[in-house]
Amino acid sequence: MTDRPDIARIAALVGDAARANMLTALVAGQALTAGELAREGGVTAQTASAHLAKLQAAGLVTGRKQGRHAYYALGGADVAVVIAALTALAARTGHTRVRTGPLEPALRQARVCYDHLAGDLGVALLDSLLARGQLTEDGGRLRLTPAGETLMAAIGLDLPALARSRRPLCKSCLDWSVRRSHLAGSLGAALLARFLGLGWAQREPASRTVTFTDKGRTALREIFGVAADSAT
Amino acid sequence: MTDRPDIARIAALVGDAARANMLTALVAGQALTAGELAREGGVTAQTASAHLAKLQAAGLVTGRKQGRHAYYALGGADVAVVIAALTALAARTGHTRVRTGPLEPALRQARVCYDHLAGDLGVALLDSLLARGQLTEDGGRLRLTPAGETLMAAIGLDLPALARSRRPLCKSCLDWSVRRSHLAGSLGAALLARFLGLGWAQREPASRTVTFTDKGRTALREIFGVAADSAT
DNA sequence: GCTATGATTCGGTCCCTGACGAAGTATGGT
DNA sequence: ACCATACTTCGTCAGGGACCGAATCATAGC
Repeated sequence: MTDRPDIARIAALVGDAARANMLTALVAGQALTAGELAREGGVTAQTASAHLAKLQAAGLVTGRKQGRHAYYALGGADVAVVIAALTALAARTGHTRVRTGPLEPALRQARVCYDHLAGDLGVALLDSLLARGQLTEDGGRLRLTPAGETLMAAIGLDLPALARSRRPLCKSCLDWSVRRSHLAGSLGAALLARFLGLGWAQREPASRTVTFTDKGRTALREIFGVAADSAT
Repeated sequence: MTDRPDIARIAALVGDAARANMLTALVAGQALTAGELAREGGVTAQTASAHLAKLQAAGLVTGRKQGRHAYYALGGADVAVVIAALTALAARTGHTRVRTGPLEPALRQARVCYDHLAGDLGVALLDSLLARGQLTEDGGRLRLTPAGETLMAAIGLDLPALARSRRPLCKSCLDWSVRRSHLAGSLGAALLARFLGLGWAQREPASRTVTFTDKGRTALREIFGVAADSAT
């Protein structure tokens, strides 16, 4: 429906083993002849010729004829960028076995749910806020008590700014792993942002996992009364 | 020959139109349900399920089931890098009928890209950081200057904590609407989180649109020298 | 001219993969 | 307990693309 750049067409070109081998051989920058590229790709000269014609038509390689040789080179630096990015991704997914998320303990303990903290820690945090009377459940709706407001202000949250948001301040969000609620809403988002900003926690680059630092663990325990190291 | 990273296998996965559309839809960072992805890919639910199973097996996406919905998200930042590189290449080689037009103007101005700020504002922010010497481009790689470090510390970012992350601090990310770079990396993510935490901006609940408050606009103008209200 | 070598074109075969229909499974709502 | 919704699995079909054998074209050297 949308006229987006046709990345599938290009990716499909790279998605053939013979062509991919040719392209990786060309990343070095040196122009190679059709015969050499056929050897690199592990195919006969005829099929290599067909492959190179397609690559050239798509602009991935440039060809020039010199004598009875046909030299091919990469079509540009951006092609090399694509190959490099693919190589990096292949290396990561190839070496670290595919571990589907839901059972990974770190992910289960603390992760990002949209923009707030979820997982065992998120559930424990909401529990503690309720148990200490900093948050109350008011007819199925969460509300911050005066005690909770001072607590949030103490750790540097600008509550008036959050209250101005059209988004509800407190919301409970059901956790998919624990089947219990954790804190969402603008307050939940601000809390996670604050945790990250204070260096108490950091997001893992590849996943939604949130790992807490030692400083963060002690802070959670002392300020919120949440034990961050216990499993389950 | 098989000892090398198998880039062809991954590229072949991206090389299908339906899968490519799904992946580009996921680059925004928000997890989508299998049904939504089926619509994005222009295929029925069954085929989409098969596609998603393959993508998950390869580590390109991660899936989690919540209730009767199956949410899928991008498998990692490196996947987004591959898609971005392919998009840029497709744009250059002219294999595109790119229309930046029909985007919602608010979405075009500021939106979330993975976990950092994109759109016109994101591009303007990176431009300003570079122009003011707070960020330098060091051989294609972005680096924070001492002036930039004091600036970031001034608005409350914990740079040592960010530096401890395995994720690169500064990275440029190609904007798919504007076709220019904005700031990514852990610094880009921290900046967006800080903007949200300070009440300078807020995420729209349903989309990836980011709306800046009046306070945020003046702050952007005074601190970063970015005019937040001008269109282009 | 002739020949050897490299590159391309043509024709045909075969396998792989994506597509959907239909049925099965799981969850939520009433 | 019932039905609706969302997703997945199974079976099958059709299209596309990669592959090679053989022939053709182009160039360099004699």
